[in-house]
Amino acid sequence: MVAQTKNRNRSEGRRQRRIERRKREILAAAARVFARKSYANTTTKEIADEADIAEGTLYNYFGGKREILLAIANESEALMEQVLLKEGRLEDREAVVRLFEQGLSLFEAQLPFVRTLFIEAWVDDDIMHEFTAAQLRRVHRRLEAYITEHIDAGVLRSVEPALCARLALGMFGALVVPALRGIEPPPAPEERHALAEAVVDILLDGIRARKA
Amino acid sequence: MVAQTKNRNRSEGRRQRRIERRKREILAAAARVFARKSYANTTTKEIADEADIAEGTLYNYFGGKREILLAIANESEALMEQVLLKEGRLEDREAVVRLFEQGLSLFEAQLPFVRTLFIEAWVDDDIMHEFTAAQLRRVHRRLEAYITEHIDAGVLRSVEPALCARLALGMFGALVVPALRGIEPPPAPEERHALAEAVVDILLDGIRARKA
Amino acid sequence: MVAQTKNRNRSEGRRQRRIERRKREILAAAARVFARKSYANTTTKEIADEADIAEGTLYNYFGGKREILLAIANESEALMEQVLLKEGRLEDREAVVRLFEQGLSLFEAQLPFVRTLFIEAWVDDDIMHEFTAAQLRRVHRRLEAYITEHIDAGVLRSVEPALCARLALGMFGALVVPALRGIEPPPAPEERHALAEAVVDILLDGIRARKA
Amino acid sequence: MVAQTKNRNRSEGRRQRRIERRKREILAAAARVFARKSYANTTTKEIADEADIAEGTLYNYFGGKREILLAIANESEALMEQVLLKEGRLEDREAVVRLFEQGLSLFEAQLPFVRTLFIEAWVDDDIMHEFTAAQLRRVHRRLEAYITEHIDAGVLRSVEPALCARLALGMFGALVVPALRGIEPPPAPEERHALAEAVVDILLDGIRARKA
DNA sequence: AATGAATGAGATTTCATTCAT
DNA sequence: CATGAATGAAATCTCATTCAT
Repeated sequence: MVAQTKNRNRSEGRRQRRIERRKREILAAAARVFARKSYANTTTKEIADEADIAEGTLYNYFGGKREILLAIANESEALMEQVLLKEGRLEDREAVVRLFEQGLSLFEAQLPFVRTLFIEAWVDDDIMHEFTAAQLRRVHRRLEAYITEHIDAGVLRSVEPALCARLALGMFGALVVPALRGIEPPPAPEERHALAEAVVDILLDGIRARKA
Repeated sequence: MVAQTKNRNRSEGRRQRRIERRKREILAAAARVFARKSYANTTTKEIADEADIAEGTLYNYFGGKREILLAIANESEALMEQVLLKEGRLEDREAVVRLFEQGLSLFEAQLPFVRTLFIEAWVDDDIMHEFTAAQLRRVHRRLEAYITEHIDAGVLRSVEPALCARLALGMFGALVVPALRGIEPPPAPEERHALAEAVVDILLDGIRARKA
Repeated sequence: MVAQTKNRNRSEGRRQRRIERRKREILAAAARVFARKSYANTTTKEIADEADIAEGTLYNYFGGKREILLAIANESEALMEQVLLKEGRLEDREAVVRLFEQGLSLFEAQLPFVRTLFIEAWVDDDIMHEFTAAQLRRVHRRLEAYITEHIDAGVLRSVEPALCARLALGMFGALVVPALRGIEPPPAPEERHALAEAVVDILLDGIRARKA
Repeated sequence: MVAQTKNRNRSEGRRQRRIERRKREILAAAARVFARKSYANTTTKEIADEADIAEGTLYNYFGGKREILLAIANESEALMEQVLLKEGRLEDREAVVRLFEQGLSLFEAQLPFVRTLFIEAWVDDDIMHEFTAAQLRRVHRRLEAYITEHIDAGVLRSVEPALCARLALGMFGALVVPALRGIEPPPAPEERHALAEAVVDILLDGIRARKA
């Protein structure tokens, strides 16, 4: 009996892992297609073809097309989570640079997922409010906190922190949007650090020449 | 005979104008719906209802749903055109501020058109390449020219002009995206100038405090 | 203006009537197919073919397959209503005979509708509770009232009125079920009166008090 | 060799019995689900779950969903058979009462089987003609014979035997249909005898000849 | 021109059956 | 034998477009 139970548990575990693996395969395939054609313009047939399974098989793993989209959104959220956790509170300039850099690297690594999330956020209120907006707010809040603290410390001049945080996000957006849209390759890994440095430089110091 | 021809011409002109007017009504109605629900999620019935005409009537003015979208894209392009023509080459800081300001005012005045254009640009390659990207490139080129000139003149420090132009666009985007997405009202007219000033300030001088 | 409004009203009325007529055609067609094959075994394609229209056209008139079924149920209910209204309270033996007879004639005239209703009542709880059961209860109540009154008057012997009413319904069922099921033609019009008489005879003589 | 054959036979018998037992379990499970949801609205998954086996296992015991239904019909037929055999020819009033009573008890004992058979008989011509109609005809014939004989003997007045038999079946139906439909519990065992007596009383007194 | 009913291609989803493990 | 994932045929429903009035 003990042995049987063990076997059962073991094979049950294997089964769970197989199902999880398959779900991830389908999600990745769906994200690739959604990233190319958007959710609304993608058929379940196309998802199935990309995942190299029959159309009906999708429904053994997900309740429907929309559920696949939401699973992708959850996945993306989890990925962003990691970036934010890694950096914690923004202590100094280098931390801001690292946040930028890791953001860039996340976008490259998970392009289809992130791209799907952003495309749909334009159109789908659930995605926007439950996922994208929440993520953006979290980054925004950290940037704002950083700016406020450093104004108080006299390191930064007296600007509106909320506006600055928003502009910083806009600058980051400027770097990734063309890649998200698929009209430019994402910044190469070896460029990422220099890029992040340059952006933070401009944010902090502007582009005006200094008098000697 | 001459009189008849004149009459013919006159009524012919009236007819043309009536058709033009009607087309514009339909476009405006369609843009409102597309801005709310995106092209793919909008039915021709909804467009017809918003324009207060029958579904079939749409096809007397446009070849089909897609053609309506392309006409909206053309319209948006013409609107942006005006902004760019008004400002011409960017001579000095004030010109940049005015460009920002007029951009903000265009976005507010033509929200449904611009919003439609941006939503679809994420998904529709024709829209992206023929319209949105072209517009962005034109603004980008002017900003880049401005920066290059002022670096050469020693007014700006030696930064990468293309990157800066892109970041400037990103900052502008940061201001309008929430309104485009419909989660924030667009900046109020009386705020626009101060906002443009603040952004150009930060772009030029950064946010770091200066030593006395 | 007045003339236009009148025209509008007139053509609007025509339109409404055309829509009503078409809805009824579709309902009749659907009832015929449902009566043959049951709701669950009937495809929307089959309904459309029977009504000689395209599949999509169904959806211009009804929200979906289920809505068609419910419309049939409503229709049947209205038909039964008429029978019950015509007879009112059961005063005497002849009234009971007439109720039976009119019931038989309704079943023949509206066979597909009634048959659909009865078939689905076996399986569909909404149909059962909202329509069929309600109708049956109404007939049951009248029969019960009749029996109770006549027991009190000493004309019938002291039986359980609820049981008798139920048995009366069962006897009626015995007459129509084979026709409902489609394995026998419904009783011919000229037989109906004699049949009703015979059944009421058996029922009443069975429960009538005997002379000492 | 002989021993082996014997062993073979013995284990072969065990195997056969195991298969038979399993088949019956599956049939009972299927009948329960069919009785709740009807054949067409039941999935093979639901049958398998109710029988606590995997979906594929069904196909080791039955050729398919339809074959399960037909097996249930056969089973029901066999059950009715027993009732009819037990009573044999209807000799007297008590025999009729016993037939009613045993019918009621069969319906209660085998509700899912009988209910499935009756639901499907409305819709499925095979079931109707091969099973249900055949059973009903057999009961009908016995009742008719009983009536004819007793008319000839002067015990019953001169009614149409076929009609009376049909009405008797209808009265029986009135007692069991609500339970078959699942909207009333079946008559309690201790009520069954009184119920059968009451019904036969009403039936017989109705058609019994009067003393002059 | 304007109308809106009719159309049918195509999308999503369900589920009986098969088959590799 | 038992399992349950994979399959794909078939069902329901949507909607851009056409066309008779």
